Amino acid sequence: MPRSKTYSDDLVLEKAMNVFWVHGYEGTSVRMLEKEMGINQFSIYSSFKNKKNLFLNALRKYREFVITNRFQPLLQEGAGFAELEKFLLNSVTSKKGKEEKKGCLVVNTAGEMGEHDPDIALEINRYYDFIRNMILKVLQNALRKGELPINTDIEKQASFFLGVMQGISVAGKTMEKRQLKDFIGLALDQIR
Amino acid sequence: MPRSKTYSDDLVLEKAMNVFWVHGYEGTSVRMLEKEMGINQFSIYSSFKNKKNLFLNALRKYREFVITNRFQPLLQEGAGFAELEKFLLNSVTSKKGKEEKKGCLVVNTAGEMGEHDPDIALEINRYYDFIRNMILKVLQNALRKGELPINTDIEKQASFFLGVMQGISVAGKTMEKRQLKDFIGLALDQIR
DNA sequence: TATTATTCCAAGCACATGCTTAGAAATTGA
DNA sequence: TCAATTTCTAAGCATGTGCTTGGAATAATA
Repeated sequence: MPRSKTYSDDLVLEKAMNVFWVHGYEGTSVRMLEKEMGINQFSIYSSFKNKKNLFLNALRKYREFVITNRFQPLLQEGAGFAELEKFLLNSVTSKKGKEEKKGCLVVNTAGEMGEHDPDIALEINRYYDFIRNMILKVLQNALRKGELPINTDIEKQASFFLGVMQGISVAGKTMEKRQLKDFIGLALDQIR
Repeated sequence: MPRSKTYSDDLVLEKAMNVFWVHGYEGTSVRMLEKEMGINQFSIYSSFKNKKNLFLNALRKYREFVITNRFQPLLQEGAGFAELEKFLLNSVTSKKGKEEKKGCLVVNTAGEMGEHDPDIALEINRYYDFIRNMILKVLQNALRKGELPINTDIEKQASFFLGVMQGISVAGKTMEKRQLKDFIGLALDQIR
């Protein structure tokens, strides 16, 4: 009997994610959201409860988004050092010209909301736990394949890799391309 | 003839800096500022023009603050690798217990304001230019002292060091202490 | 001590914020 | 076709925002 929705929750959520990505949490108003999502405030609130909850959903969506768009090669069966290398180098080449330097939504959020909000802090931790596990698996593969010294401490290297990733998220905004490349190059030398 | 100020511009600016440091630019209201600075809105606007200009001054103040409080050892005459090492390790040990993980104001700002505001982007660049120059000098010293391989590319190493610093600013919020230490340890190995 | 320049205070301005609500529009199943 | 149930629209609510203003309080000068 009921009337059916004219929009997809998942689709408008992705649009919301992009707004938050560009403007941050506080910098994004509900008016901006309703414009970009293409639905009314009422619909936003009935679908996502409130602004913060919408943002939490956007953060989860971002994790999915990043996994399918950037981490895919690292999740393949035989992924090893070559894939790690490509992944880091992609961080610099994917910054094509006019596209805005949005950086990483999670890093931006960690900076903006810090530890102020426990729900968001939790989501940030989930994000990095996931990435860390993925890195660990790839490093294990690389070790097995003999691409790394036998006595390599995988856990330490994972921390290093993660730290470098986070550094790149900031450096992508503040460094010139040449310097960013050098940073990544030396980081890769360290792992190998 | 005129009545004299009852507050010091420099002193209230430092207080403003701390508020921005904790809550970010958008997250800080003028009402919060007048409370923490201990002066009226009128005085804020007559001394600093407007909120954004106050923030720009706070960013500059932050640079001074960081230089005198954290970079001091690196600016000394004979500073070499040992000082670089201590500096990075300080980033983790200075995170004492209850003190909030505020991270780096400049990194937080880069995340929040990104490239949206050109004036602020300029100030961010100034900050990192300063740090990069300082790192370069110390690396040069270290090279001269024979603490680094003779063929070391100082410029590349400076980019690496800066990238690691930025990584630490994020990792300090998202990693456990042990992992952060490992990250720094391997980064230092790379430089040496 | 009277004058004068300036600081301070409180109130208020116009607008933006997150969120709610009442009623019209619409689409499903009977 | 009609009733039921949900979605959509637009207006509005209380509060917060950055910023301004008019007048009282103040202190240095003459």
